[in-house]
Amino acid sequence: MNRSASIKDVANHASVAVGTVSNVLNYPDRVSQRTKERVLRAIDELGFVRNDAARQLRAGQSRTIGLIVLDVGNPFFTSVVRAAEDAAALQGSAVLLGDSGHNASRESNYIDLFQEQRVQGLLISPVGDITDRLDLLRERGVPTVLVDRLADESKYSSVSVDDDAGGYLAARHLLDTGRRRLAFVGGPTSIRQVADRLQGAQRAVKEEHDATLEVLDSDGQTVLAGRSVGNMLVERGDLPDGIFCANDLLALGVMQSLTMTHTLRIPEDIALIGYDDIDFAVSAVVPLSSIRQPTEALGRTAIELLAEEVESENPRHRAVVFTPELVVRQSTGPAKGSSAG
Amino acid sequence: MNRSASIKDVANHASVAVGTVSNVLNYPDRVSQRTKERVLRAIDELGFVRNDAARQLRAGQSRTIGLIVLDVGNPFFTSVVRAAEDAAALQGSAVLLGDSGHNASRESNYIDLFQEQRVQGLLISPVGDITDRLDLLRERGVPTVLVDRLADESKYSSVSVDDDAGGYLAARHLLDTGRRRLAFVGGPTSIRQVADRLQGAQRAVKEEHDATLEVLDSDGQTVLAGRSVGNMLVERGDLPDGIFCANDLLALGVMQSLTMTHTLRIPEDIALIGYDDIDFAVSAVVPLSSIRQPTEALGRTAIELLAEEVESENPRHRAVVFTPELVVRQSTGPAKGSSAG
DNA sequence: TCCAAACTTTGAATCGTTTCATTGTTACGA
DNA sequence: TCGTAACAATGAAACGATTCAAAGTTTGGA
Repeated sequence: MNRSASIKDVANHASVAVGTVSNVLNYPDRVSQRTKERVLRAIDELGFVRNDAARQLRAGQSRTIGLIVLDVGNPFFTSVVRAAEDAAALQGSAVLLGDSGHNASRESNYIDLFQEQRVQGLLISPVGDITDRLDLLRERGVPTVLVDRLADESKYSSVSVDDDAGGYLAARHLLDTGRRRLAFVGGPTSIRQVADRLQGAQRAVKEEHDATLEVLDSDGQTVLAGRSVGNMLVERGDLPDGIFCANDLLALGVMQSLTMTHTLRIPEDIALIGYDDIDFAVSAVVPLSSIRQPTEALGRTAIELLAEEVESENPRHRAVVFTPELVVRQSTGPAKGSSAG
Repeated sequence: MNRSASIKDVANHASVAVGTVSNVLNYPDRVSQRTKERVLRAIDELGFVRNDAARQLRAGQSRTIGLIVLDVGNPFFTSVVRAAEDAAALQGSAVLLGDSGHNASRESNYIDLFQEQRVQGLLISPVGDITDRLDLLRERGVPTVLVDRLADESKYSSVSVDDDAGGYLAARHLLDTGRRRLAFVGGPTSIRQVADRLQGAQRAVKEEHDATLEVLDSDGQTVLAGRSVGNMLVERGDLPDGIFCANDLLALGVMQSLTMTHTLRIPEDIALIGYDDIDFAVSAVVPLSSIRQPTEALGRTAIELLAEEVESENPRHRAVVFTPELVVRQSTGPAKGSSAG
């Protein structure tokens, strides 16, 4: 079994022309029942498997779509990837997945690889500002859709989530359940996502004349960073009655430090809400309210937008922005003072 | 820019033969400096990108390796994947990643796809028993290495982790730190990993005449399942002094329920150890001791074993088994009664 | 029985790259 | 000046699938 069987081998074995074998595979209706059976038997006996390289060479285009994400380990992206794969499968394409790991050179390698593979198009959640590189791709006829980033609609399509709206939702929910002294916990506001969520929260707070929002900087976006902020709050006293964390990990850290005091209670004394709705949110000591991002819709829509670009010669680009969703759990239940209904 | 530039276009533009352009790309030493510069300029001006399909067609083999995992979202596999990608990059190959999501038909689709792509070989963490399918692949000349599963060495190479040894390590550590009434918490022992870990723990306990091991069945491998078991223990009383959970999620659940009593302390009253060393282990309320699996070595070795199979005509298969590693954190610190040194 | 239409089958041309035998060029010692 | 070795460049053939115009076969109505 040195070299795998080709369509020619199948043709010889079934005593037909190569074109007929090809027709059996691609246009079975054009072939008579008798011939079809003979060819299929030959395929089976030789263990023939189509050579995609030859197929693609002839076709001039592959049936694959490149997808480059920042971190496959991140549940947000895992979910986007899965939705994209499913949507692509529906239209008969396969997804080649690349994990840049926030690393520009890995990202660049994947772009090169995918370009050599002549992918139909590229979905990318870029590491930094790579508009130059993307412009080049566009010139070369590789349609690109930005994922989790808002794009200039004149040049690219994109799918993203409205973080400002998410921040608003979270803060509005704390206000609606009677909290007035709010705090926002988040890493450096140089991160766009963090800044937007904060901005949305501030917008909600401004709607209430008697509400305040304190901003607490965290050192990163981890459980430990959240715990530090929580410890700091407990030590200094003068506690807020509602805390909005820029992600769930931070919220879980804050939760740990507050509950460790054994005197503060969530949600009675302090309400807590996170962002992302990770798997752990539901199984925290006090199940954590959170903001869920529509990851499935992101992945699916990205594929659909790409399909539009592939099909039309001169497509109108679209920037689709999704609105996140509030998930209420125990951590933002009724406050101490509120009536039990 | 209808169709991207081919090597022929480059040759015309630089006024050389196509073979020369190919040489510039593949054997730069064979080409004179002057010509090389001219060709490179042409490549740049036309934005030429190699067509990998044509390359592959001619070469008869691709430079890609297929990797199919059960769940990319699982940190264990994420880490294996990353290590495999890096190891593959070192030898000039790229990894095509497929996520079967524990679904046999998705798995099968990926095998088909990778076969059509003529991957050099396949790394797979199979959903069920697919020896038939793999035997076929072997006949067709697609070398395969099993990942996270012990293989029949006469037929396949494999990389896996010794779960029995891991279970032994965990229980031995509890015994070494003075615990004697141990409990094992784990899902159905029909899962091979769970059964092996339990078996290893039992082996350790048998080494001590005065130690006992109680087996507590959990309903799944989640935080909530762990919490149920913990609650059950607290209610019934008669607590063990050391608990070994079949994975970290279970351990975190047990930890939640025990610490919620506000009277039991970890590790003073009960020591707790998990398995997998997930990111959350270190940031639990009480940092969790655990058993770490050598995921990087798994991924790297899988690629190396595959390379052996690809290179030699008639390779000897090898089943490489790694031993996991004990990670001691606060949750198995000194017991209440023990001297402080 | 004949003819046209409908249906099948054929096989050469094509895609873009690499390979390699062949041809062309240069350098240098005799 | 000539011959030869070393070096450069050439371009046809090959990889395996698809396409499509052309040739071959069947069907059924007149």
